[in-house]
Amino acid sequence: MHNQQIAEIFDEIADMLEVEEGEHRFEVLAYRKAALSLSGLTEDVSEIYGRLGINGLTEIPGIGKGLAGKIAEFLESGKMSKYTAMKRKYPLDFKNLTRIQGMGSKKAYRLYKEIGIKTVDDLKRAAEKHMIRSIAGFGEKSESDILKGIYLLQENQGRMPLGTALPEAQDISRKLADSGLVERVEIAGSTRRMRETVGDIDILVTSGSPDKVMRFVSGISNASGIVLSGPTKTTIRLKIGLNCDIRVVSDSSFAAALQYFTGNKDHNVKVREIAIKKGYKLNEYGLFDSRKKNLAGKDEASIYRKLGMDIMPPEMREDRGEVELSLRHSLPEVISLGAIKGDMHVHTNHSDGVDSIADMAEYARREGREYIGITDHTKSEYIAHGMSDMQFLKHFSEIDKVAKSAKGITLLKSAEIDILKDGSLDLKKSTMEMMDYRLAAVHTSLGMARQEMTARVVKAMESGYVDILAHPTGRLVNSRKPMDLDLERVFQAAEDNGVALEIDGHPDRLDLNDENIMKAIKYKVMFSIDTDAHSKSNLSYMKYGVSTAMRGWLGPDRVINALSMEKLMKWISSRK
DNA sequence: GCCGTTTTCGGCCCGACTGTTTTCAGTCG
Repeated sequence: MHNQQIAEIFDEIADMLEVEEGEHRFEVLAYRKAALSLSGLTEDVSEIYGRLGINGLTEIPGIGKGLAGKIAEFLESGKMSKYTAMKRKYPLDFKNLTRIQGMGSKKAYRLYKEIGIKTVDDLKRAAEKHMIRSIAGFGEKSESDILKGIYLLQENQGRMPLGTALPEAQDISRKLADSGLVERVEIAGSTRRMRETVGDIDILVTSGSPDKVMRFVSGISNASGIVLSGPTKTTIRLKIGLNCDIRVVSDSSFAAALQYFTGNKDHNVKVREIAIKKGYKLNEYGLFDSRKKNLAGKDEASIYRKLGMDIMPPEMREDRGEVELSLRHSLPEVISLGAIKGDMHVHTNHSDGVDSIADMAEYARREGREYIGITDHTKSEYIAHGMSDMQFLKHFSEIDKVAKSAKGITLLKSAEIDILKDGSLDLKKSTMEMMDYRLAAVHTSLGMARQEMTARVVKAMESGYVDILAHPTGRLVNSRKPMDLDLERVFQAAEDNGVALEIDGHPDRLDLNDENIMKAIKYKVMFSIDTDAHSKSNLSYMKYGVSTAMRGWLGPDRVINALSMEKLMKWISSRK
């Protein structure tokens, strides 16, 4: 991928322009915007350039003639002359230096000019030797902040999985609500957008006594320290290793603040530009007309409405085209948690789950499910106590027994069948034919080469014994890369063989992820949004799966477990 | 350097907080 590489170069050019003599303010902005745009691109620029040339590049938002030329130069020669030239004048590691909290390009450059600091290591040594405090504009505090920032960076690379961040955010929200100090509490930011990882938690509250709220959160048990604290905003360091911003806003500003702190940066910039065109000003305090009257109502919808837009769920506010569609009133309908009727991927204590079939059924019913499929592991997964064909026979009669006494929920017989190395399935056909449907997945030899791995998965899908392909890429959020698969071929095979693709809602998996869902949607395939629950409490993971589907703009008509039991059975039998 | 249903020139999001200051530049989201 060249996108990230070029994005980083553009970002560094922006850093260098920022410290240049004279004002390059808007040029800086243009480079930053272009960098962001490139890193968010799903297709590699070299493919775009190869297919459409320079004109193709200028189609990318934020890329005009000038930057398109620079990208082309880099793709052709591996170099970018402007960057090389500037780098000679500014031979410091802006990229890593500016990752330190509180360190921007200007401070970094001053430190370079004054005492020759080029890298994070240089900076660390200088700070430890107390060489920073004597430089004009810096003091003891900034010196210790720099060290703190470096330690923080080294101990906590990257972002926190949503599965950790969301429960923490909900816990803090609950404590705020119970404190009696606030009227409204809402989680905002990437947590509200349900991004798979979260950089920091944002919480908004309204309160008659902001100072008390600030004191309350400073002493909250989740915190390990206070990063900053003002009259309306406090940032605490959480013990789980994440920062959390708590902001107090007035009731009349709440809707605007929620809108402002929910959308990603690009989404917000676009929405504010629309406001400007209409002669309004949109900020976190409201939507103001030329006479400074606040037009924002009680909720976010009123703001979007005033701008001539339809509101979209937070999950979609990523500037992936939703702003334009919203203006044309043609946003697609996306799946919602309320539309989910069943759960096709559930484990019990018959393999590696911890709860009984009966307990899982009862809790699924409480979660609002009308049916669940019991999908315990097959024999190759011996660590997960996978069952043999023989054991499955007994297992099925056990399911039937529980199904008879279970009230308000239907139980389906299935299994999470291992796709073996050669693409064959881990159970006899006669066993698989006893099931209501079949879910299959790769669990072993994840390092296989692309061609082999693709052939393996496609062969399984062509067997006629796979209804759902579970966690198709095998990735684990923040800990395991996806398998090397030709996904386009897998999606095509899913279309050709009528196999549904799973959106595994387990927060460690979220597989398919939002971007892959967007790609898969282009094929005539169905999806199954599941929890992959291994315990009763895991059955609530459906919200993660649904939000991931929403982020991928998946419609309810493409989701098999949004079908009624009757229609689901029809779908299964239609593909036999 | 980008961009366009009021523009091909003249705009470009904007406010909170901090440290080191004697009124503000830098950073962040």
